[in-house]
Amino acid sequence: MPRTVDHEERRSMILEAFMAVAAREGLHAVSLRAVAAEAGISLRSVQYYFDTKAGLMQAGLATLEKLSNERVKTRLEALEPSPSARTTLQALFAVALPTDRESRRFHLLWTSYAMLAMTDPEISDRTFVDSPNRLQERIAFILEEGKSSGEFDGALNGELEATILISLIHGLGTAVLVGQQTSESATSSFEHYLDRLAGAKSGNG
Amino acid sequence: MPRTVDHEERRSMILEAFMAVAAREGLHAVSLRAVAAEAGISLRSVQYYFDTKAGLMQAGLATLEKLSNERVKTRLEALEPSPSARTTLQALFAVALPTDRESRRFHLLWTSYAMLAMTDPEISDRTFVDSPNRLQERIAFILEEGKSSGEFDGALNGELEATILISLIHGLGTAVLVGQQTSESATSSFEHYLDRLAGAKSGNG
DNA sequence: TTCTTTATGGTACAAGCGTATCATAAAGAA
DNA sequence: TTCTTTATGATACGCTTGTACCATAAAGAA
Repeated sequence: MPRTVDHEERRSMILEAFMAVAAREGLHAVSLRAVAAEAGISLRSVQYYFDTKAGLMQAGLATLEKLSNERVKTRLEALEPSPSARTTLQALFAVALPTDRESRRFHLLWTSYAMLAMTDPEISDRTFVDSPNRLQERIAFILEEGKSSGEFDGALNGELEATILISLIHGLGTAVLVGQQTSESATSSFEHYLDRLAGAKSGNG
Repeated sequence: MPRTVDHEERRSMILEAFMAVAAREGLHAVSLRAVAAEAGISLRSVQYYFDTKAGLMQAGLATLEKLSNERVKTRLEALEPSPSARTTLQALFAVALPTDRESRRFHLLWTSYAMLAMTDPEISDRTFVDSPNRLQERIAFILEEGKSSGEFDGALNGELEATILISLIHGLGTAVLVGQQTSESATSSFEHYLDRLAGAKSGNG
């Protein structure tokens, strides 16, 4: 076995260049040559590690998902031990909001991939069902915990509320991304929503 | 003046072909040749009426916005006279939900354009601020009317609730589009939300 | 009818694309 | 050292793209 290189390390280096190009010029503008130039390697090397463009695109989506999961995990682990349901929901919202460049990049590319998957069979559209489903289950679980602890009304329908919450989080995120809402107004809207969800009796703003 | 053709009629015929191609193959896959073939005319004619591809893309977005406004208008005019705030909000939600092929097409292309506008300066990103802003003002107005009529609590913060509502509508719409939610579950989530907004005292599911 | 402008077709061009092929430098195995 | 496999560079091919150019049919104006 001659001249062995760490393939995983090489692939992730190229994927980082992929992300940079995709975020800067748009997912539609990604080309093997542009990624190669961004990574400072030759076109041939990108082919070598990803074979085809479809392979690179699929790896890009997988990376995006992995990075997002890591961001969520890191954010939640940074919380105090046994956080309240509200605190956990706030953390999930904060990580979903496209405030810094990395989260803006994620939101832009994730949505671009989702739209691409609607017409391109090369991109698995299961991702955009399974991944939100996992998040929704997680939120439902948090709500159940909140019910147990008395933080939320025991009659609250966790499944339904989780659906609303995830849609609201996503909707506010998109509004911030395109510049229709500031992150401040989105945050106060979300807080207001949590107030009513927790209060469940008085719905003032 | 020789051989005059109705330019507006010709342009809208080409734009219809544009929509068909964009919805079927994705906005990124639109080419002047594909649109020409779809319309059954020559490449040259598409150039003649839209000059450049950028011109066609801009006209496509404008058409999309116009069609959406017309859909909303038609849906609202079909309501009974002096509808309740809740009825009006339900109608707005129904028209935003990607259920039939035309509304799915709108949601797909609108979101694709929004993402495109983030990286392509040729596409005006003002559209994705102004258009939701108008809808949000409209919703805020509906909520104010609901407050006046006693349908909603007078202490309700119309601006904040409008922000939440528009984000929720958009978020649920996207979830339905990608297949993560059925239109039925999205609708019952929305109804549940309206229940709590109207009740403002008991928040059961 | 003749002229002039409009509308359209056909086509050529340069650029960029994904992919494939060939050569070769690098490095562990013999 | 010699051999063999890995990793990379350079490059060519066929295709599609947006754009530009040239010709011409069609139709109101003279």
